[in-house]
Amino acid sequence: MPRVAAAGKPTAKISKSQNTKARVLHEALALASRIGFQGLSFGTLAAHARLSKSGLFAHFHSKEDLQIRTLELASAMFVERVLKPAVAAPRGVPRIRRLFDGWMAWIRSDSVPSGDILISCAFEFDDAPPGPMRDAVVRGHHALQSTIERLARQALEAGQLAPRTDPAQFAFEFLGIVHAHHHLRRLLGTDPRARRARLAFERLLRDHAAQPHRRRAAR
Amino acid sequence: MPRVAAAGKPTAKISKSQNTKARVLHEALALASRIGFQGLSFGTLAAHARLSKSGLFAHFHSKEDLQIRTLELASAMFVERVLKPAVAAPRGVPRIRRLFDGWMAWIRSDSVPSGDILISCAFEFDDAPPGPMRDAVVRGHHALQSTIERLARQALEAGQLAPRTDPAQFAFEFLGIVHAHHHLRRLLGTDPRARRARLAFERLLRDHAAQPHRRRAAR
DNA sequence: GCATCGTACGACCGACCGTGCTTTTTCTCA
DNA sequence: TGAGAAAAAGCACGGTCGGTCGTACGATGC
Repeated sequence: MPRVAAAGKPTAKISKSQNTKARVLHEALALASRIGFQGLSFGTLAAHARLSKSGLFAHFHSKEDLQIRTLELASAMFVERVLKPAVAAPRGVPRIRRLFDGWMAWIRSDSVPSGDILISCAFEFDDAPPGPMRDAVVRGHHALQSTIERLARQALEAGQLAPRTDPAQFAFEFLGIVHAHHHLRRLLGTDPRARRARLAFERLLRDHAAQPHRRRAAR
Repeated sequence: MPRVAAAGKPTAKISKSQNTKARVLHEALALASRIGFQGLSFGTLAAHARLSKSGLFAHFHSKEDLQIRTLELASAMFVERVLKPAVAAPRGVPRIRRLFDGWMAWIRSDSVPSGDILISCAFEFDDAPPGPMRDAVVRGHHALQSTIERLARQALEAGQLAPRTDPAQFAFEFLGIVHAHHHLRRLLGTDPRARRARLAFERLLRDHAAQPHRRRAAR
C-alpha cells in the first residue's frame, strides 16, 4: 500500500515517531470528542488513523495511557486558545469577559468537534471509579475553579466587583453557566442558544458589579 | 394471552411476571445510577438480579428496551417524589422553592444512589447518535424546561416576579444551577457543596423578585 | 386430561475489546 | 551503503458484549 507522504510540512527534523504520535493524538482527540473517552478504543482509532492496532501500541502502553495523553492534548489546546488570550486582556472584569467569550468560541469551534471535550470528559468521569483519568479530571476542575476565582479576586481588588462578592461562589456560577450551555448545545443542536448563556453571564456580572454611586437596593 | 385486561384495575393477582419485572427494573435502576446507562449490560444485570441473561430477554426485547424501561421508571419516581410534592405548594415562588428543595433532596437521596439519574442520563446521551434513548432524553428535557417555565410564568402573573422576567431564561438558569450542583457532587464527593447551589438559587430568585416599593436601580 | 403459553434456563454465536509476542518493514546514521 | 534501531504489522489470547436457540417447568384454559 503506497504510504501517503507526510502532509507536506517541512517537519524540521522531528523524528518520525513524534510526528505520527502527534498525528494519532489529534485523531484520537477528534474521535474522543465525538464518541467520548470511554468509547475511544484501539480498534476504532487504528482504523481512523490508518494504523494497525498493534502499531498504536508502540506509542501508547495502554488504553489508559492513550486517554491521558489525549486529555493532555486537549488541555494544552484549551490553555493555548482560551486561557492565554484571556490573560492578555486587562486585569479585572475585562479579563473575565475575555475568558467567557473565548470559552464560548472554543465550544462553538470546529477544531475540536462537538464542543468542549474537557467538559464532556468531566461529566464522563465524574462518577467513574477512582483512577488516573478521574484524578486528572478532578485536577483539571480545581485548576479551572481556582483560575476563575483568581480572576474574580483581581477584579475585586481593582474595585470592579462589589466587596460582598465571594470569588469561589462566582467561579461556581460561572462554570455552571458554561456547562449548562455546553450541555444544551450538544443535546438540542447548534441553535443560537448561546444567547441564554450570555444573558446569564451578564446577569452574573451585573449582580456583582461594584456600585460606587449608590447603596445597593436589594435584599 | 391472559394479558392484563385494563391497566390499574384491582387485579388481585399481580401475575408473577410483573413482579419480577418490577424487581429487575429496580435493580437495573440502581445499577444504571452507579455505572451509567451505557454500562448497563445484560450480563451484569443478570448477575445482579439473580436471573440468567436469557431470562432477562423474556422481559426485555433488547438492551435499548431495557434502557428505556429503566429510564421510564426513573422518570416516574422523579415525578412522584419531586414534581408532585412541588405542585402541592402554593402557586408562585413558594412552588418554585419547593421544586428546588425537593430536587436537591432527590439528588442527595440514597434511594437512587449517585444522585439524579435523569441528569446523568441526559449528559450521557447528549452526544449520542440519534435513537430512542436520545429522543427520550430530549423529550425529558423539554418537559422539565417547560414545567419550570410554567412555574415561573405563574409566579410572574401573581406579581411575585419582576415583569421583565423571561420564564425561559429563568428555567435555563434554574436547570444550570441544579446540573452544576449534581456534577460537582459526583465529581468531588458529597461534601456540603449544596450551599453553593443554594446561594446561586437565592440570587436567581432575588434578582427576579418583584420590587413594588422602589424602582430598580441596576442597569 | 391435555394442549398452550409465559417464564426461565444453559449453551452458543459472531463481533469487538485490550493486550501481549513475533515478524517484517522502514528509518537513521556512521 | 549497510548494519542496527525503531516503527509498524501480523497474529493469537482470553474476555465481554448483545443476542439467538432449543428446551424444560409451571400455570392456565378448554
